[in-house]
Amino acid sequence: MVAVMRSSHSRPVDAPTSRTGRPRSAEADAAILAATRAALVELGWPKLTMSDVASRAGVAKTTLYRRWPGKSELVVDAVAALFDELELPGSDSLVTDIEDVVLQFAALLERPEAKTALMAVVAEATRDEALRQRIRTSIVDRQKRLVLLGRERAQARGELPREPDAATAARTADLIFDVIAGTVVHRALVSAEPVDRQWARTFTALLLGGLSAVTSGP
Amino acid sequence: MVAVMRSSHSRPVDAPTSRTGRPRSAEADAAILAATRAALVELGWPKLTMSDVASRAGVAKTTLYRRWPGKSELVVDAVAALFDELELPGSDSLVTDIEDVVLQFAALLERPEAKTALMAVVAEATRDEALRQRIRTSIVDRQKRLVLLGRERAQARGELPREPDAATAARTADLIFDVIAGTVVHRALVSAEPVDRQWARTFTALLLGGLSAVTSGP
Amino acid sequence: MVAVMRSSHSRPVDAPTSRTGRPRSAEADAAILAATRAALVELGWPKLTMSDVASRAGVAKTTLYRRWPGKSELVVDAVAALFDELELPGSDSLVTDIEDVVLQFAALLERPEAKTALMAVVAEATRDEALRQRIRTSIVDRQKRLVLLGRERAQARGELPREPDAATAARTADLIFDVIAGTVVHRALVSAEPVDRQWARTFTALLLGGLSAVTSGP
Amino acid sequence: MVAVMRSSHSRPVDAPTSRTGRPRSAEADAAILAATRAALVELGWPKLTMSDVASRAGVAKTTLYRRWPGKSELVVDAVAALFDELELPGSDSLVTDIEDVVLQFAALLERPEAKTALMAVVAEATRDEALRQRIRTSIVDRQKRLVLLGRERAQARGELPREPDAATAARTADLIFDVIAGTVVHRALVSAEPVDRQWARTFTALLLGGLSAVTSGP
DNA sequence: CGCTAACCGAGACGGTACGTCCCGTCTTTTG
DNA sequence: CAAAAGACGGGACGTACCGTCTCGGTTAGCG
Repeated sequence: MVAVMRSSHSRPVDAPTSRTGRPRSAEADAAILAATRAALVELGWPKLTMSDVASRAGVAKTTLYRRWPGKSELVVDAVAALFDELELPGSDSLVTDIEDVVLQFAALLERPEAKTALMAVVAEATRDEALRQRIRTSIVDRQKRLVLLGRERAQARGELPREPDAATAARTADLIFDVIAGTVVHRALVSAEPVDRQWARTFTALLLGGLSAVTSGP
Repeated sequence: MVAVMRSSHSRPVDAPTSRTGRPRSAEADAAILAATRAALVELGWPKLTMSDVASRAGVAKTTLYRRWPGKSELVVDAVAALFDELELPGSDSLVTDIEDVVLQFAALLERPEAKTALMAVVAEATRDEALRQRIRTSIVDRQKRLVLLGRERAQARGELPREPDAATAARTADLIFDVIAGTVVHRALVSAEPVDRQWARTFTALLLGGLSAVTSGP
Repeated sequence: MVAVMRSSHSRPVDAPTSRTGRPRSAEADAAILAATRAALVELGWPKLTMSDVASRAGVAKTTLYRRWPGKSELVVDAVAALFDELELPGSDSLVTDIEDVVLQFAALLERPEAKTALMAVVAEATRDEALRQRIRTSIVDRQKRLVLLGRERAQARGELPREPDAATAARTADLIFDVIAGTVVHRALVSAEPVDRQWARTFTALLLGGLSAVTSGP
Repeated sequence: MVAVMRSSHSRPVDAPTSRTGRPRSAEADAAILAATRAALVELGWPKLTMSDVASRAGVAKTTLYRRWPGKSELVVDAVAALFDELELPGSDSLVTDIEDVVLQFAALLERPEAKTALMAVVAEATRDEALRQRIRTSIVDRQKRLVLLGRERAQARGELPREPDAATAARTADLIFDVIAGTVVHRALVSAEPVDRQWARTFTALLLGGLSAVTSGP
């Protein structure tokens, strides 16, 4: 939430690295992340190697390790951008908003680089708190905006009641996020069943029905 | 749906192995699976090696490869047993049944061998249909029994209406399973927030509220 | 010279093994040796495996190990027969006899099963006295007959003088054998130059010239 | 005869390795060859393993494979140095020169690292032209200098006639080399009889007697 | 405008695990 | 009771990546 201690391995624009010496190439960063995504598509997470990424990016392996501690962190950064493509369609109904986001998310999970990378880094993160933190910061928390924005609009339209207090509001948003993200991932990657409009409609009905039961009172 | 052709790498009771030659040791199987679970606890998925499992089990590496194609399949079989420990408490209310199962599942996901292994094999499976199938057969589908049994009892108690037809019944059960499993996993492993009785209560309320909205409505 | 102590691993028709139980198949022996030679031709010594020989011979691996201690001994027996094909042509001149034997020997060393096996077992034998003994018994000493017979005939024709005593006769025969066998092997397998009639002629001249120098002088 | 194209697996002073990147450690080379010889003494060829050599040399297995294609080539290089210890004594008689070299060579063949390695690589080479070439380049051809030098000196002393032409000279030198090397190896390693001064004297007499017969007459 | 510090590519390094192959032994059923 | 079949413990193989370490050489900014 505040001043994270930055190691030399954090990426987003470190102001205060050293003032002297040759600066790191900015192009290299972009080339590396693009190479990582390309390698993910072709090879998938388990066969992706640092050497391969380096040679695709036209960069030495040392350059990779100077900037990221390892494969996991590199991949988190490489796929984080993909998730920012998700957006609330801005329809005039909460139902449509949710259905659309669900379908967008499912479409993203169809992309091989997202599918293979997402579960892999989550798996790595089960034993690595720093990585878990990085995933939350770079990917998960950024997408909560969709929940917050959707609720805001729905409340503005009167489709949803306002929350009594901020804590409840946050708790509810987290729950909704876990339900949506968790269910869609499970449907797509574990059950391996299609997430089509029909399914999205039913799931949205369940979610909103449950939501009104929860928010209306015990 | 019926008699699948079994390769030499399938485990559960192959009837028609060869009649001649020295038979495979049944003890070895048990020792290997136990060793795998122990290694998962100590080392976690990424540092677990086939050699290590072999030596823990007092078995040659070749014996492992004779029975499982690789690390992923071995681990699926090793952790599948853990999931069979889940059971419906047999309370007199659907709400309590769900809450209990959610808490049991969350407790299972606290165990390091389950946590590290489950996500890892799902990650591997994103590129390997055979592995995905194995996970569904050995783990996922077996736990659907909890959903089916819980619903059956609730319907017997009149807490839930009967489904109009078998297809709808199956579709709804799948949905509920995806919602419960997906949400709990996401809460526990991605959001990394506690799954306590309070959260379970709220989640159950949402689920049941949504369920009545789905089954009653059009 | 005779009565070699026979272990259970000696082949040539052991009469008095056990009197009871199923007798060892005599056909198996021939099949195994033939399979060994075939495998040597196709694979060469280093890639020849006991399992492969067994399956070629339609025999279980245990049968092999019941009869030979290991690969080296099996191969010695398998190639020994090849060397018995060498024979003195029975010409009317010592020069021709030697040239012919040299060419026959070189032709044998062209055959892949002989070439690859001979040097390999000699190599193994550098650290294994029992094997060295087996090679001498089965292969080397049997071919000394050619030297002895050739000399005998030459002496009968008056081309060579009689030896003054038996010890000298034996020593000279050994020397000649070492010179012929060693030189031809070195030419063929190390220098990898052709052993043709021209070379054989020169070599024979050298040998006979040297021989007269040795036997005539002090 | 001229500039052979060198692969990355050739050892002796590659001039034009790549100019960039970390250079290969020269110490490692020496350590590896020494370790190989030590391992040969202790274990003999068949039990010598690449892993063992690596750990003796304090080097990773990959470093071995980066420099030599396999065990055979490594051993050829490791023992080649031993053969360079042979030298012409510089006596004032051809007879003595030959006898001495024969005894030196036999003494070398007594050393376990030479004995076990030499035959083994020759055996491997029967199926591998590249290896055969390597043996000739690194070992065999280098020792022909002894024959050439010995003859040169003998001719200077008038003990031997000059050859009529270069081709004949080369052919004769090759023959002599095959006879000496082949005979001594056969005596020492196959017949397993001692190469003592007595035997060396007789053999030398035979060789020189034969030589004069060959060079004088047609 | 030349120092100098940090960057860069290349690639060798010590390690470790992989999955395969073969060894020689053992435990079955079949003849 | 031998033979076939084949699983067993063991161990070496050669390969692939890991993350680190030298190299020679480049590229800023500061002095």
